[in-house]
Amino acid sequence: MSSDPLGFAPHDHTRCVQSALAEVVRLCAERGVQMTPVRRRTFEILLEEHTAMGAYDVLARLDAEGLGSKPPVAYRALGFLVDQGFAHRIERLNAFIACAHPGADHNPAFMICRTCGTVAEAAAGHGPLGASAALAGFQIEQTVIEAEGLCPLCQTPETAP
Amino acid sequence: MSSDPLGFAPHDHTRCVQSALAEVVRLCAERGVQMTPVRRRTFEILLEEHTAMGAYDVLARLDAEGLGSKPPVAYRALGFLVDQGFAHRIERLNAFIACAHPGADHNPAFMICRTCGTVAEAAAGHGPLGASAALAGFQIEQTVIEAEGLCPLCQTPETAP
DNA sequence: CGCTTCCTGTTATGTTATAACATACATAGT
DNA sequence: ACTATGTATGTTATAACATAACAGGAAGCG
Ligand SMILES: [Zn+2]
Ligand SMILES: [Zn+2]
Ligand SMILES: [Zn+2]
Ligand SMILES: [Zn+2]
Repeated sequence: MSSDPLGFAPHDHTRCVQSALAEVVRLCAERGVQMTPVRRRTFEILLEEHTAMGAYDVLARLDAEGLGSKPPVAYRALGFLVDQGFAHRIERLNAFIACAHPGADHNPAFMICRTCGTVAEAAAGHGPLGASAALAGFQIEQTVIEAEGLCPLCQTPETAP
Repeated sequence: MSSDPLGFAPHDHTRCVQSALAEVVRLCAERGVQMTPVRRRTFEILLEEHTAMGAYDVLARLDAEGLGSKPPVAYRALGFLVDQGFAHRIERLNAFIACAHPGADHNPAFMICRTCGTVAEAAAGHGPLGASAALAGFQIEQTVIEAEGLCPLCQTPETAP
């Protein structure tokens, strides 16, 4: 399990963006689904920062670029990205974030900084529920795991944004 | 950790309701907070079924009983219950559920049946994020753990509701 | 009584999400 | 060429969820 909690800690973000984009383009071809302009731009917008964006924030960006102005446009593009595993919905925030490892088989877990809004994705199994679920006879299909707290930078007041 | 995934499997629900109610009344007295009619009735409504209810569903019930008709009434009562640990918010459903173990020190995890809507509460630590978080230097304050799937009854088509 | 605190009532609005229908465009079969 | 089909987009309208802000009432206390 390549646990790579990207997001906190600096990194070459230009590369980070380029590789993610290249990977999803490749996956779309492989899967026979279309990476259309709206979908591509939506993904790029999500990739800009390692923070989650609300659908309406994404929509505002798309609108400014003439790619659509009505809610369904954004929700459809985001839905596509989520369905393909290229983005994730953060339930706690009612928002969306680009996947850190598109294509990789994953059941993601997230760490959300309540101060700076940075969201890091980590690998997770089905969490601590496996045992309880087995005991109760519950068949898990999907698990939401989202931790809220303080990222390394925001723990020290001096370096906090 | 008294893992008691109540909710699935039949039980004496009348007792289940009575003990929860008695416990929260006791806790309110102990903490010096008020269990007012609106709050009490809201809690009772949540207790009726082991499913999550939307704020507006709760409000409709309160309204029918003359206890309040405007959203803030329901949101305030639900907010009180959540703050006191008497109820939980299910992020995935934008809904609320009565706590299975009011007063107990807990970081709850939930199993949500996508067919019948039953929600069971189980005990959880901070989930599988502990390791990743420690590694990344992230300080967890609160964790959302919600599994969606099929409850025991809904796995066998014959017995499903 | 005057004051504070907590709870409730109400108005208005903000935010997030989807149903439903119409249009465009490509590709495949006839 | 022409029609059918599938997929994506455009648009309207509305549903569903949530809170800001202010007004009033009841309880406790100097
Ligand atoms: Zn990056
Ligand atoms: Zn931070
Ligand atoms: Zn019960
Ligand atoms: Zn079920």
